[in-house]
Amino acid sequence: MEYKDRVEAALGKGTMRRRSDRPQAIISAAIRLVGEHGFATTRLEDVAEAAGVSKAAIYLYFESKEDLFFALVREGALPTVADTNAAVARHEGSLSDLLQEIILGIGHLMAHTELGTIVKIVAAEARNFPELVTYHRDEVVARAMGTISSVIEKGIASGEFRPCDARAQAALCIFPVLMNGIWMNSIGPDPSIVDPDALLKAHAETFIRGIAA
Amino acid sequence: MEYKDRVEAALGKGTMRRRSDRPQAIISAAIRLVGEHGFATTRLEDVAEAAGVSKAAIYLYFESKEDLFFALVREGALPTVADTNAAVARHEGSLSDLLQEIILGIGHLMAHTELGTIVKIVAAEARNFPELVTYHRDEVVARAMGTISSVIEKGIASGEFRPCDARAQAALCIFPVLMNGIWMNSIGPDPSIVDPDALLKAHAETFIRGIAA
DNA sequence: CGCAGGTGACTGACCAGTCAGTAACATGTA
DNA sequence: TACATGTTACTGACTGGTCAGTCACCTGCG
Repeated sequence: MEYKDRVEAALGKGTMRRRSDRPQAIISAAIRLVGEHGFATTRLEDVAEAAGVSKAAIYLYFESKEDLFFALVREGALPTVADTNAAVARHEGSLSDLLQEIILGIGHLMAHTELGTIVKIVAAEARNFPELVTYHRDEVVARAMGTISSVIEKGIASGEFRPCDARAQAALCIFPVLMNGIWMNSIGPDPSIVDPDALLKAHAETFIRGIAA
Repeated sequence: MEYKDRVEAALGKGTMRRRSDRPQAIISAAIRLVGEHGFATTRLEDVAEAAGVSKAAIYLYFESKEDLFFALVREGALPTVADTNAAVARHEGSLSDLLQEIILGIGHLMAHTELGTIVKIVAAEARNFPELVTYHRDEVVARAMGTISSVIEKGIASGEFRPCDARAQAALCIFPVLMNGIWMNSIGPDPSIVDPDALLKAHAETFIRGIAA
């Protein structure tokens, strides 16, 4: 792609940043539509319309439908991981409080923002795009699990938590949060079955009791 | 469909059952392929090949791709719900043991059988097939949650569990199990991140500690 | 002018669904 | 037994609609 190459030469390789906010508008529209319908069923023409451009314009910013898809998954999750790491780094106080903060914080993003949509998309499309799995496993999941399990290990060492498999417990800490996000993006908000926010609170309490010394 | 009408007249309306096991072979192949690639991306020709028939033969047993899809989701989950209800009904002993039995039992099916695939499929395709959501919410989820929350309520009443929101706890009991199933069917078995069986054991222990009185 | 930043109309591939045909087996009948 | 007639279960080849990706052309601005 000539245009892309020229811009990359001017602004640096890697994440393309344009002066216009077109790419971001396209990605946002794509996250919403792909989250609803899946990758294959989402028509580029609909993405274009939702972003207020023509289909051909998408090809000014992305090489292909697949390329847009990767961009969407990449941009959708990284900020959250970074934010969580930062929150852990600056936290002071009991580790139980920190865990609760993590659960409610990530949980809220999962249930009510694009992040839950991304998780659903990755789960749904994983087998079709193996690179996606590798990327997410290494860049998102491994990091998040590492952060949480280090918190749990610290708590075990300090006697705040009972001795247990910190990695397994880290997974158990985020699995309900992830499932809640998937639920909200599939079955949808349906308080008659589960109220997402009440569930997160209950999870924090039960989980922390469950690993308490 | 003349032939279909005649068979339905003879064997009853609804789920068509033939003497041959073709429909089941087609459904099994479809569960595997749709679980891997999603509904839209799965080619009926590939399902046919995997089932050892021609594409046209599928139309002898199912009205359309969508019809096959519904059959697959319906047949895939119901037996498990029934089995779980039966296990609960015949259980004697502590409710903690019963919960552990439920977690490990359903958990094993989720992680290692078609059931996990079905859950993944429903989550992924929910927005495209609203009838699917209604069906699953009412026939599968509501029942399973009802069963589990009745166990928890009984435990609260008997003093075995602490007072808490039984419905939310029921959701927390199965969410990690569901997520584990989705994980195994997307990111795949990867013990370096989570060992599915160890996770289930850890979940049973932590969850039961978490709601213990 | 020259060019960044578009667009609308087109095309080729792909695939659900159809249809005419067929092989294997059952049934009648002499 | 032999041969016609009918039925069941299935197939290969086709079609029509859909959509990712392309391309010739436009347009406002420095």
